[in-house]
Amino acid sequence: MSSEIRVRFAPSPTGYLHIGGARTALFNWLFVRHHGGKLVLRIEDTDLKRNTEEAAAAIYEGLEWLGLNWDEGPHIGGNLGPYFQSQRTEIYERYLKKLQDGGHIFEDQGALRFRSPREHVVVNDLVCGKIDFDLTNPGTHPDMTIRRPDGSWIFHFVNVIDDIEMKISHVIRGEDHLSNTPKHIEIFRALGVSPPNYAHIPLILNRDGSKMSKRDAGAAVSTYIDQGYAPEAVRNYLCLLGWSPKDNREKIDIDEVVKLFELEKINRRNAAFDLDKCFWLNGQYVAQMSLDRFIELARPFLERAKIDISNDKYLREVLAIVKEKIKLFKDVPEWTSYFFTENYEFDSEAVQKVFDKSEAVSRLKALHEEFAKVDKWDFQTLESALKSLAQKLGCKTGDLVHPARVAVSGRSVGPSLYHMLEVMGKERVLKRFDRMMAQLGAK
RNA sequence: GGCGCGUUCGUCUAGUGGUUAGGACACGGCCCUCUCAAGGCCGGUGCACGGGUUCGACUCCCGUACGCGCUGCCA
Repeated sequence: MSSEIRVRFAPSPTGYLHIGGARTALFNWLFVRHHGGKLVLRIEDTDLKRNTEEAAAAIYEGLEWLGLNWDEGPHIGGNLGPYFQSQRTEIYERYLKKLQDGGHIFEDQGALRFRSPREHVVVNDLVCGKIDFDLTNPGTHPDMTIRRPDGSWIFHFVNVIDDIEMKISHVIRGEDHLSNTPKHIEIFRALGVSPPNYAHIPLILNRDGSKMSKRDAGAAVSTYIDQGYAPEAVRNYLCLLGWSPKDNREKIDIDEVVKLFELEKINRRNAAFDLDKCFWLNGQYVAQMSLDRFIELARPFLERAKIDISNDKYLREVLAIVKEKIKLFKDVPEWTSYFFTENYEFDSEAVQKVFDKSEAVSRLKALHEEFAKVDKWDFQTLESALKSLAQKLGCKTGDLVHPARVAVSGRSVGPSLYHMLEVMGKERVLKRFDRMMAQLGAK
């Protein structure tokens, strides 16, 4: 038997990728990238016969988004396929025959059961340590069913057979399988195969300690994709659930995690998913990522919002000044739309608040005259022009900034005014000032 | 009920017999400031409980409580 390290992520195609499943996949991925070896993706679709491909698509999408590439499985192929359990019936038949020949199987009302040897089974888990399970009492540990009367297979059996056939060396899975493990080991032994190494990782729960189900906020990886999280941030956050670099680092490069990752250092305690912290970490990533990466992640959201971003240079300039304000990429259109159209909306509350002061319009007018004289249209010049005008008028800087901001963007919040003005350009800015004044005068 | 796993701030964690129990998120206050953020500074909150072992326990052992998991012809 080869000593190659082979692990697998074996999700059931439920139509979405659970955050806990993603973390399991991540730990498998980290383990195999750390040691060198192969990650197999296997779809466990024994029970759900309907549209597996469609339901599995969400899993592929989630894994790919997180950058968790697999070495064998759907889309990739491999020598030990097929990688869908629904297509492996002959293999299961063959192993069933072996067990039957060995006298390990009996029939019960049409279903087939595996006869337990009734012994103690010691699981030597890489995370949880040595655990002794007493399976001698049939009352508490009944013989497990491995095939239903209709011929369909039960998880425990096919899972083991596939791990044998796919030469899996380490089974890294959720702790919910820990109590199943001695039963699995019984099948390995009945087949004369030595069981793989096991590592049961703690579960991810809600903040209140309850189990995370599909409907809970943040349970599905797709929500992070839709909301515009940076995949590297979510992946980083997931690394920190049950594992730690032990040096107080929170933001840590994935290459570094690969280098440091060891199963033995994983916690045994279930972790609560803290969406606030995930959000914060995402903010760290967004703030520190390159402008190119930022544009790459922002682009699909802008396109979806049908914002005209055909001018590449302008897009780049706009995103450069907005970048520091963005937490989630889904917010990019909201923060930038007025840069790209003269048809931007005016927040009536902002207009009312800012232009409530009778001097506001005249100040805007004075600022217009001042800016019209500016030749060197950059943020430094604009800032000093505005500030010296404020001094001349005897008002606060903000008394000029706020009207200008509303005029030029329609709202009271946004990036640094001077940078906005620089990016928009003199002509556009003065035109917007004009329109604002006209609008207010007409009313 | 039985079996298994777990228990350090609200949350994620560092800690492996002697620490003022450290960091991060969240929270409160202050500073900065053209808005919103960001950033900086300060602050409070924690070793589930009870027994041991030991000169000394967050750290080791036992028990209790609580949580989670398994106990399916779900995966």
